[in-house]
Amino acid sequence: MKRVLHMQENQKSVRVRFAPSPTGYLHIGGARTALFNWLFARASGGKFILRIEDTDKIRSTQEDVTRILESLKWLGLNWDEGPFFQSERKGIYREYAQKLLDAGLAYYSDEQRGEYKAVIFKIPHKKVVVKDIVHGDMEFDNSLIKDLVIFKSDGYPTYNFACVIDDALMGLTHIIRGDDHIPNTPKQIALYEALGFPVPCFAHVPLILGKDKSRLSKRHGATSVQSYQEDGYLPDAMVNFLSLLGWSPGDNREIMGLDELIKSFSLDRINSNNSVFDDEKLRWMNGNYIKKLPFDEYKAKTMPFLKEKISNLNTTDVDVDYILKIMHERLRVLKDIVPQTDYFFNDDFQYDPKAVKKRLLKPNADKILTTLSDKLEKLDIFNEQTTEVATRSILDELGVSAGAIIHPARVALTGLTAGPGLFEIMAVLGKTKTVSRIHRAVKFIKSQGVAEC
RNA sequence: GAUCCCAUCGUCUAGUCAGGCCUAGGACACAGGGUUUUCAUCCCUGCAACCGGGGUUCGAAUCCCCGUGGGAUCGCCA
Repeated sequence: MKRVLHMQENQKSVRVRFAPSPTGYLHIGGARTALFNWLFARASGGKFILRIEDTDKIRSTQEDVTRILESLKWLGLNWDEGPFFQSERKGIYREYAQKLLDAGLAYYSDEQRGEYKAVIFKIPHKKVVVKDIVHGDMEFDNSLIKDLVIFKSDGYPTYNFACVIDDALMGLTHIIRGDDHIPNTPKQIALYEALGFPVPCFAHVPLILGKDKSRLSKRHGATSVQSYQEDGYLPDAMVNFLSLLGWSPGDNREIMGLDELIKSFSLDRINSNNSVFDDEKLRWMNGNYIKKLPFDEYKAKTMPFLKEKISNLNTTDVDVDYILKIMHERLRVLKDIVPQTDYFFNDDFQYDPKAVKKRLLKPNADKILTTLSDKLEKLDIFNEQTTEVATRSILDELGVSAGAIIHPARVALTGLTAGPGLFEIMAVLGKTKTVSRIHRAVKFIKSQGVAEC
């Protein structure tokens, strides 16, 4: 009863659409809806159409149109037809409204709020069944709802009316949209019937919720696709993650590229319960995709984040490629490159208080570091290998473990307890900076007084 | 309030439509262990769920009903 019913109209080739209103950015929920439509079109060899619902002439802006298109392109969701603008199709809607008026199925409003009198559609008082691919049959009683304004006093059609006219005229076979449109659907079906249009198949996908389980909104922080792009999320990771919100391939696959998603996607595997947007998992997935990026591509995507840092340098002797290389597998979000490599570009970094306590204020830490810097200073060739050999050579000398040297040395060089390999760090910094930073740390330790045990 | 939707680990989910293969599988997160100079990666282990109550049935996470909980929508916004 529930699924299955959508197969019958597969003789028609699939036509679906994404129809955002340009009153803001493309948000995560919209992106997921667009993705499902796109995936379904690609999986079935159908067409994906883009329509801009700009009938709110006050809130719609050209900038938002541009931003939305940019986000869709960034995600790789290319469209086959459009974008069509509803604001350019007023004549069409008016024509159909007139038909309803002529047929006595609609009437003019008594009151006049603007330039024109609103046109109102008489909702037939009867029960309507919405056949939905993800929810099954849903029954509504249209005698419980008020008549529907289809043309506003400003001369623009309302959402439900323009939507139905366009969906019908554009020959859409499946309407895949958010759950929040369920209450609109019985009204729209009444319109389809009044206008003699065939009713398309519906697939209402569950909503994406925030941590507090309410509908995802600005309250939950950054929710625009653009902001994720700016933070250094990869489009493939984003798409992959979004595809798994409300849908799954049925086996245990998680990491799936576009082609694999297209091959696996089907509407009847969309589940009917809402899902919470989990940034942690997105970060994990993004890190996964970053790691798989070839170095050149990774570099090209990461450099913009480093640009500012680099332009502030008075010397250009920092091996940026090497820094990128040693950070490659540690990043989950490209933006993280900035805070995590600050010490490479900045000599006056602060010591993390916890690192100081744990690694610097230990008995003999100053002596160990002094011995180390003396040793390093004598090196003629200063690279990853030579610094490691030199460092290890003093282990026996001092009778300490490798950790006893390496840990405080890392804090001395970076101020942090975690990061790339110590000798990689030394190699990037070079002899002069390495030695002077160790001296700085020794001085710091002495100024603090050595902690007891 | 009215209408509708939904209900499996903290989160995303598999299993639900065609009831037994489920002592409920995977992933993120978390905890522990191994590898590593640290962190991360990688590997291993662990923790952790069928909202409650009634039915139907030889048998229910799966079907039905009632509760409860959550969500969405009730605009001349889309």
